Amino acid sequence: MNDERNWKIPEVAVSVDVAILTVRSGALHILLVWRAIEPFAGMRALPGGFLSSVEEDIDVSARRELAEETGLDADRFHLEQLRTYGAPRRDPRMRVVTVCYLALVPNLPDPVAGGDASAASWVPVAEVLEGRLPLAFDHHGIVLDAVERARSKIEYTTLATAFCDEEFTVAELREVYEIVWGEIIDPRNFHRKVTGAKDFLVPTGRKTTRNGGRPAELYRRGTATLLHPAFLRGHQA
Amino acid sequence: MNDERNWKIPEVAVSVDVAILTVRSGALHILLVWRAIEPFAGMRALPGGFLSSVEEDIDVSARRELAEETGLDADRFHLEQLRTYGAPRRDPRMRVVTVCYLALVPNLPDPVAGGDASAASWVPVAEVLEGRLPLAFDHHGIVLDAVERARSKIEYTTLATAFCDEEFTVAELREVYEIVWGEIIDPRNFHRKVTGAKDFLVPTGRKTTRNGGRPAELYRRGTATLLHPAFLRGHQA
DNA sequence: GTATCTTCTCGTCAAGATGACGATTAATGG
DNA sequence: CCATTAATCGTCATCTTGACGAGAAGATAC
Repeated sequence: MNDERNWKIPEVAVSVDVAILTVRSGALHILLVWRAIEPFAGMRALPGGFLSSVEEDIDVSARRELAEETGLDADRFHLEQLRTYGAPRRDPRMRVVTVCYLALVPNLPDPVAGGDASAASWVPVAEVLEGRLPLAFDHHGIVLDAVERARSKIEYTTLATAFCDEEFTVAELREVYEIVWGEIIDPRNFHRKVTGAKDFLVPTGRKTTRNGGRPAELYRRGTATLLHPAFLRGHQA
Repeated sequence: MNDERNWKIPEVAVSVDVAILTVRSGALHILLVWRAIEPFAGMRALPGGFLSSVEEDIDVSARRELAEETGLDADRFHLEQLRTYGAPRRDPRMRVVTVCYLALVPNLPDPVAGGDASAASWVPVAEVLEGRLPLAFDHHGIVLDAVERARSKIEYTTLATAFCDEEFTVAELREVYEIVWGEIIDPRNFHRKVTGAKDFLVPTGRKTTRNGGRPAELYRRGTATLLHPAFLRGHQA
């Protein structure tokens, strides 16, 4: 209720942060930057920044941030809005409302050099989740939300393939699920499930032995985006 | 990349809008206000407004908006963040980033008189979805998102009860599903499913005949928030 | 070359969930 | 008292799941 006489529309700073998740070295990782300046200088934080201009679209801003940090053509990567965080004192300098995004990317060639002044590196999310690595601002809570979103999203969508390369085996996809969920999955039931799901996987006809053992069929993503029926993790009781 | 010399952090207006959904008269309804002022004066829009001050928390702002519009103690109602909309020209006056929330409320006593200058009223969402009722700004798309969120959310959570009164029958809950999904559901299978789901419904021991026929057991919400297993609508193929 | 190890893939079986639908129960209105 | 209505219970075939056996097809060791 803006009934005061000389009330003016409050203007605040809007930033965009991106939680970029990947699977590498057998663990879920997140891309974090080192903060070069105050506040929280020297601490790690999510990559992000203020809108570059008052004209910039927030989705464009997020995509730009993702491209800068991965150093790659970010159009191929999955990017979705996660949530907006706007508690009054989350930034000590001024009121900042931050729109956060979640990106799921495959194991990229190398830990990329930060496009920004400060360096970026992949960090196992366990470091953050278990509180061993404090983050700037309210980024700790954001990472929690991001990981939980990723965990639940691969239950009912085909997004787990976003963590895989172009071509992958059923076992590699299963490893993604195991790592993201932190659960072991029966290889035979998993194989039956994913190969049975319509339009989830497209066989290439080629095989690979890169994981040892009997040669495995190589697949690429199908056109399906939703999994029917869903693939539920061990009950969240 | 803010490498310009005299670059300043852009500040923009932040607003909070709320899509308040309810089930009444056999249809899903949304609370809309009439805009009294330009832009879009005379058109209908989602209730909402700018942050009341540069200090106000966005969640608090949404809760306040909900309370004003429903005229009731809004603490009992389900309120969750939906998404943030920040396209550059979504408001012709200036750059406005709006954080939208979704509220699910029971059939309230009466179409409430708007707390604000303009009047509020319940409108069948079909009017909006089918394009018969144009809305201000990008609110049409927001309503689409809100309805889809509600539809999918009652699949795997117990939130359908948020549309019911304190005490309700299985048939009343089934009607909620039927109306929100726009599908008819077998009463016998539905009954088996919801009464079998652990901690979903708590029997009160009392019965009612308000829907005619054989007296139905009255239930209230249980403590469960997630439905296991989920209750899926007819395949979204 | 053969044994062994590894991993992939196919199969089986019991338990649980689902969808279709018959039948009974307990109210109400003539 | 009978027809109507809606709530509840039960049955059955089908599908999905989880647990696990077993064979297939490669690499490696000897």
